[in-house]
Amino acid sequence: MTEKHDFELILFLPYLLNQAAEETSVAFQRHYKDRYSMLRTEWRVLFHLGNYGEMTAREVCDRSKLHKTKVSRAVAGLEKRRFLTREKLPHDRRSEVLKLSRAGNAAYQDLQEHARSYDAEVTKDFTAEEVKALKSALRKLAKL
Amino acid sequence: MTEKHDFELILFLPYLLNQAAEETSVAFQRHYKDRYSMLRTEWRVLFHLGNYGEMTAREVCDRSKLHKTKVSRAVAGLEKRRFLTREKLPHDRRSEVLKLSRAGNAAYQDLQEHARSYDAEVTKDFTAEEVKALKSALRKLAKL
DNA sequence: TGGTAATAGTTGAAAATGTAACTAACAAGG
DNA sequence: CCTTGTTAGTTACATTTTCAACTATTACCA
Repeated sequence: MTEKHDFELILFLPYLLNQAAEETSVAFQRHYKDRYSMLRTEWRVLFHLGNYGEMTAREVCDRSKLHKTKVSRAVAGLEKRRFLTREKLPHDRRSEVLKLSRAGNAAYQDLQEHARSYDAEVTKDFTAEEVKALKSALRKLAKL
Repeated sequence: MTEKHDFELILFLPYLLNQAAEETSVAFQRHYKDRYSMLRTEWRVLFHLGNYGEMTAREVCDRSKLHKTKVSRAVAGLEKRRFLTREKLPHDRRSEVLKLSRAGNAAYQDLQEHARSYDAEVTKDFTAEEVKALKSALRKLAKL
């Protein structure tokens, strides 16, 4: 196994981002997967609704940058398990407002707390300034 | 749509990492997908072989942290399109060394250059120090 | 030796994703 | 009104991914 060093893979930003995302996401899966048997997309939709309040699927798409079919299926899944309800808008019956149910809110509160402490754990080896700089850079890269 | 601010989703590191990874990966897909009709996993395996030299599938798994079934299928795909060859090891006939073919090396050289310039483009709004700090933090998070 | 465990890699079925085509409702200009 | 275009959301189908079981080979050790 010879080392060539044309361009270190380990210096390629998209690669690094993917590896870091994967590494940090897998451990957190346990929280929403084991306890609520949610998928990643479902958890994301739930978090958006819990974090930003009720909104339509379209708004979830815009905010999360998830594709509408993914959102559609996640919403269907969350609805089936009674984590949210939908309600057609009277003035535009194409779209429906999504609201978390009591159970949905409970799950959100629980997961949100886990997210908070998990975030702290993941960043425990960094200084506050480093974390701030890192997140700021990521927001810029993610165009958020 | 009311704002609650329990814990801003946008401050959750795994979320930020995923968004940034997605945003920067999609644009790069064009290079390997359009020109060589490679999948993401195939491109990764190719890059590992090109970057670090020949190795077995097991080593690719270890380095890339990709699951062995993914690697197995990526290798099969790359082999079918003659980007690499395999050779059983004489002393352990379970494993085989993977080597890039001439075409595989050519593809790697081409993509590696694109990666280099794409990386520069993605980071163009950051200072050299910021990029260095960012990549260092990501390596730490990714446990690389 | 021989028997059990471990490892490299493959395969098949089920789940998830991506793409495109679809339905239903609204909008706007003639 | 009515035609054409747009938007919200769903569905169908093909492609990928995941998970578990499988084969083949090597390692360990009584």
